[in-house]
Amino acid sequence: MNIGQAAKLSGLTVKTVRYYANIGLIMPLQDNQTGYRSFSEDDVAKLQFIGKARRFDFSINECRELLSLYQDKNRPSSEVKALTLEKIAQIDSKLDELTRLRDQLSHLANHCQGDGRPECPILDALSRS
Amino acid sequence: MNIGQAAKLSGLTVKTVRYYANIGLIMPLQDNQTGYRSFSEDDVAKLQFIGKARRFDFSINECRELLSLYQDKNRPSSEVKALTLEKIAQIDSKLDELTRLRDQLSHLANHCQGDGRPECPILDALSRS
DNA sequence: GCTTGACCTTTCAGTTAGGGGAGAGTTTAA
DNA sequence: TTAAACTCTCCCCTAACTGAAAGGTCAAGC
Repeated sequence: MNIGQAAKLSGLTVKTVRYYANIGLIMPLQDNQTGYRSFSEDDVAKLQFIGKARRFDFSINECRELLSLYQDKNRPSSEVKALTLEKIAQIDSKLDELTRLRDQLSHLANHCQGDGRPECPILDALSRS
Repeated sequence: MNIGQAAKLSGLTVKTVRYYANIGLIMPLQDNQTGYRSFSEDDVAKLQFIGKARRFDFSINECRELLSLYQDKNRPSSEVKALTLEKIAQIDSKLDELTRLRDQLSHLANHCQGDGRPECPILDALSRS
């Protein structure tokens, strides 16, 4: 099938599919005459796999690793689990950071009158050395 | 003072300060002869202000807004508060998203043996249509 | 057989917020 | 005087695409 069909079936945009093909994440056949790419059912399955992994916040390179594990029928599940636990740790770290940020901003906003007067503890905090 | 001194006093890198000057976030004097930028105490104060706002996750454009409010001695604090509340809402939204992601990945990891065998519910979940 | 429109191709540029480094000019201290 | 340290501009690089431009391909309809 052509790229439009593959994109539709995988829920990705044509642009994204082309990008994945360009960086070698998938390798559809390509007609020498027309340049048209030709996608198999298997290519579509990989695209769907990548789409889900991306929604789970895995990077393109992590997707590449997961994809090679996905294709290796003898892979040890420990490798996949390790990647996943690492990703969870990354997310936890980001959650901590954002929570601290949120609390600080919230504290500042709570102390700002938010009226027509110029006094503003938020700007004060930003300008305090 | 020169850019190195301004960078040191503001806790930013020279590259970052130069970037901020290039995009007009700050406007140090510049010697026509040598091209050297000359920073005032006020420029340094602004750099420190921007540095803090960036650490609070405000984007460069949000910093630009905050900076113009910071310089406007008649600004209503309501404007600053609105920007801050909007930023808090953005962070909350990101927190929700990451928390959902974390829970889903955690659920998958909990059900994966993580041993030498190839069976892996994580990959199964990624490849299920 | 021709045209139209949908689809496909490559390539370039832009996005965020700078980082790295080259090559050249400037300043300062020994 | 010279060497080190500092500064300048310019260009490429990052992640993961998106948009636009300019052109080739294909199927349907007349």
